[in-house]
Amino acid sequence: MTTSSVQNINTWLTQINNDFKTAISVDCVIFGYDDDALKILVSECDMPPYENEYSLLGDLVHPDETTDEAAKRVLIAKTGFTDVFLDQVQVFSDQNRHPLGRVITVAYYSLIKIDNDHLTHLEKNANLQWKEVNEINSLAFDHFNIMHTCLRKMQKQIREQPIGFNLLPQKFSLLQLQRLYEVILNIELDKRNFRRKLKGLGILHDIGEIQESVSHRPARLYTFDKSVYEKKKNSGFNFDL
Amino acid sequence: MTTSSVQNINTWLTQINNDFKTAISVDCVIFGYDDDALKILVSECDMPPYENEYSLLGDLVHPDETTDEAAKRVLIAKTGFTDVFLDQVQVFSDQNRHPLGRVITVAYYSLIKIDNDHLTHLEKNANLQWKEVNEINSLAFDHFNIMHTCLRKMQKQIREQPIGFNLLPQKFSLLQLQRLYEVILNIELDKRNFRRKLKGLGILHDIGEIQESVSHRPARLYTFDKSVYEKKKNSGFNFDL
DNA sequence: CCAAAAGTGTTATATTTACACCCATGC
DNA sequence: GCATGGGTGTAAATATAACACTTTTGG
Repeated sequence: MTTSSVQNINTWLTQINNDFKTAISVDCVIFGYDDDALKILVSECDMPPYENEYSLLGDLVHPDETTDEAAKRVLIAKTGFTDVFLDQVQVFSDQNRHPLGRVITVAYYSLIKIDNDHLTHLEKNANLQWKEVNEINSLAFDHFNIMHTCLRKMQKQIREQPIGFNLLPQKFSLLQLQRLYEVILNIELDKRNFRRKLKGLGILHDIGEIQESVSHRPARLYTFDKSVYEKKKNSGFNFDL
Repeated sequence: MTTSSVQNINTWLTQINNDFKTAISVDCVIFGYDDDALKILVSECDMPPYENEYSLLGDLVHPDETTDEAAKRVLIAKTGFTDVFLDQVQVFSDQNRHPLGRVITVAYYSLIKIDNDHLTHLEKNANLQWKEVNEINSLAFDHFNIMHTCLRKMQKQIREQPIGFNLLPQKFSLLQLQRLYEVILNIELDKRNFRRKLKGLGILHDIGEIQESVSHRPARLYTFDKSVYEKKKNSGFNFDL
């Protein structure tokens, strides 16, 4: 906001009261990964004319919170998780994007682990569902567009930052990690090259455990070593897949 | 916005009218490049308590425009340029970021060529000035923070997309281009390697002209060939400096 | 013993880096 | 003739890409 568009403070305040019947919301594209598929958490929509569609999870931004805080609040309320990866993506402000009036929304994406605790929690919110991204053809409002914008940003970021681990169990095998990248980026990776590269980064910790009760040779399990990553990052190291 | 946070349509409308005395603005970090320095266009601020500071260029978002349109409008109004590179960066929504009330702002950065036509235009807006980014220690509101966020994003993008040309004259020498990257990224580049790489991309067009009235061997002049770039991009080519 | 995934090295190719000298122009 | 930037090539090091077989477990 510059002063040059404003004659004086009073004009300015009047302008706010007259012009702005605009609401601000946040919408979250919550990505999860399960069964070798990328999914998002959606809600049944009951607002006309979108009664048969699903929508993203969102809410109005409260007067006492930032948009980041609002997005975090939505995430905690819907998933029960307090420590989630959240990234602000873009504002969507088409005048007619919402049937009830002007609602400018700030889109976020987040990455969470789908596990049984979540399923239990979600059962309480009967209208929430995980949907495979690939199987979604439309969503309420402009949410399909928002989803794709967030998906593209996530696909870019997952190659530049070690955020993919947020989608996996804490302990994971190298093949699990490889499949994650293959599914999300829709590419094929060479097993040996992938392993050499990831191990070479030095941010994976071999915890000395192996898979249990799998009907094949059990894989070693790793964790993402965040503290090593932070240290390396500060010394000019770049994660780059 | 999801329906799950809303009881019914009427509640929702009430909520908007009651809760939202929030204004939405856009703020533009307008980058220019001149005299081997990166500059931004700022305005003298006359709003207390920031009377002695400079501020970014911005305005309230009008009811009939998107935030992108508002940012474009600000740019045209202030610089006179209609065809400018504009990129949405991030929302800033701290409750106390603006002294007059809650103003949520969407930050944009843009890249423009500083030339004499501009200087003329700017003289009409006597309170506008180009300031070297490196010499700015503070700005009104949270604009210093916004500037740095936009600068970081621009530094990242200029390596990934051929947008640096927006800051140069249409015809430029390879050394001009190299200096641009060196100044913006605060790095040193090897002349021979830089030339090989840029020429190898195939997006520079040698127009067969050379510099005039320079007191050294005149350099060949190039233009950025946008149509070739678009063609290559669609075939999976990535600009990457 | 079969199915299924784990795990492992080498070679060829492409990319990146480092580096030093002569050239053309204006003054 | 001198100051200033323009312009050029090669070799070494590094990173990437392609590729196939043996191992371990459960059933």
